Amino acid sequence: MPRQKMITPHGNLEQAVKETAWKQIAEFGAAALSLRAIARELGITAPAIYKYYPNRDALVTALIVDAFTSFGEAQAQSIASLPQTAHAQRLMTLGLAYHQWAMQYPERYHLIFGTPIAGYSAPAEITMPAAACSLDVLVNTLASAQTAGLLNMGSIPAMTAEVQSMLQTWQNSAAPHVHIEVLFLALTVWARVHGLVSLQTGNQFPLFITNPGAIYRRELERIVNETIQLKN
Amino acid sequence: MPRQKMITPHGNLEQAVKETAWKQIAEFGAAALSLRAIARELGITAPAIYKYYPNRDALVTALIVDAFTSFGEAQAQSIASLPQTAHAQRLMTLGLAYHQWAMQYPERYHLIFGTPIAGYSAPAEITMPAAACSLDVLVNTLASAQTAGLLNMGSIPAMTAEVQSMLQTWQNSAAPHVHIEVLFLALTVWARVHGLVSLQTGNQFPLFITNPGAIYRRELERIVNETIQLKN
DNA sequence: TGTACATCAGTGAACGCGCGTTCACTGATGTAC
DNA sequence: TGTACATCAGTGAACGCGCGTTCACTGATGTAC
Repeated sequence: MPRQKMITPHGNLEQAVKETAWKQIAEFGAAALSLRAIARELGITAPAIYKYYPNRDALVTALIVDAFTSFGEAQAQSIASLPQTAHAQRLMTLGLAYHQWAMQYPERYHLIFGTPIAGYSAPAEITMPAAACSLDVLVNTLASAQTAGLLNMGSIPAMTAEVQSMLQTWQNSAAPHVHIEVLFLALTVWARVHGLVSLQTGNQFPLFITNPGAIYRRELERIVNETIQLKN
Repeated sequence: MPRQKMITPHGNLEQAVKETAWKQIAEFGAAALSLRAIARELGITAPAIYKYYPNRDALVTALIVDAFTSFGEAQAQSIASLPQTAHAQRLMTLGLAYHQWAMQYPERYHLIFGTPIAGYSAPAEITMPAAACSLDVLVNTLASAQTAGLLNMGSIPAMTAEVQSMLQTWQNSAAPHVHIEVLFLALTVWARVHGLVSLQTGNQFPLFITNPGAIYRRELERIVNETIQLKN
């Protein structure tokens, strides 16, 4: 009985492997990702995958890079058509896009922002630029609000020397024209949003919270209101 | 060559298995937890574990319950000796204890609040009460501030009917005397704190943030200031 | 104090399984002449 | 238009491994008389 040919020939296999990998990560988790299982589902033999990825970890790394790219693009696109001066709207839209991307691709979200896969450590020189990039859109949005004098920095507590120096390092190496208060706000806005989203994707809310998305929207409004001042 | 006896006899094995399991989860992740590996490290044979746990998942469930208990106790104890009326101090202390517990037991933190283990789903009737309980201390702290008229609820956006009804369900079944605004605040304070903590335990901050704990402390101050009003 | 016996924690062999990775190979494709 | 040849994507067998779980068992312990 000849093996049925299930894949389109020639090179599309590299893409097909990644797509199947995502499917399996969604079902069994990234730690259980198996080249043999991917090959089985694609109707090829496992060694064929080695023509495209030297080993299992290389595939995981490729998936992580793709996830960061997809995330960054979703962030940038969400506000692309909004006027530069609609600061509150831009922040709100970014936050909604963050949530929506995570809901649409929970496996991708978990892979880049969830519990790290033990026994695998992503090569920092590959993932770190992607990670830093993904915060850029948020930083820029807050920075332009600050330039317009509409960023509410009153609630930021006095920073210790240590915090200041960390933020300055960041400022020097990635965002020379952005005030460190803006960087602090970006970090905390990100963390606040991430907290709710990761509780939701992980199903860790109390049972009664049947629609975490609705809670998210309220909290996002609160964050935007606390962060961006109304125009006067 | 006789096998060396490495464990204390009689019943302590149940505890020893859990301790070794935590060690291995820290190193290899919960998804890779292996009864054979635990047995190997303890100097016993794998089937011996079946005298205490009917299968692998039962062990994981026991670990999760333990983690929730440890977490809940750490929360309760942290504020046990503080005066009931020191609302801001109590919230601050709770937040610091949350962070400290997560740093001390990152594996436990990941197991109960991290990315769920794919292929394993905890029996809800066991973990859900524990999970709900673990929020209780926070809810009570905020509720007593609210009773004293010191909870800042001004920043809470108007709630949609849907959000109100979810919170009312929660209120009815678990916290009958607590206003739903307090429940909303508890949820969001938890999520904000969780966001920073999970980014830190997952090493997901930008490289420049060499001491995420310092950022956490600033942000926690900000949360407390926004949540609890100063006495007048 | 001494013996027979029940208990039961832990053993060791075995089961069937899936895994990552290697290696020599095949056979379709496309090019050079 | 036809033939010889190189390329290289994918094959299939094999490696050594660790896993969860089962089962009949052993041998130390403690109790009953």
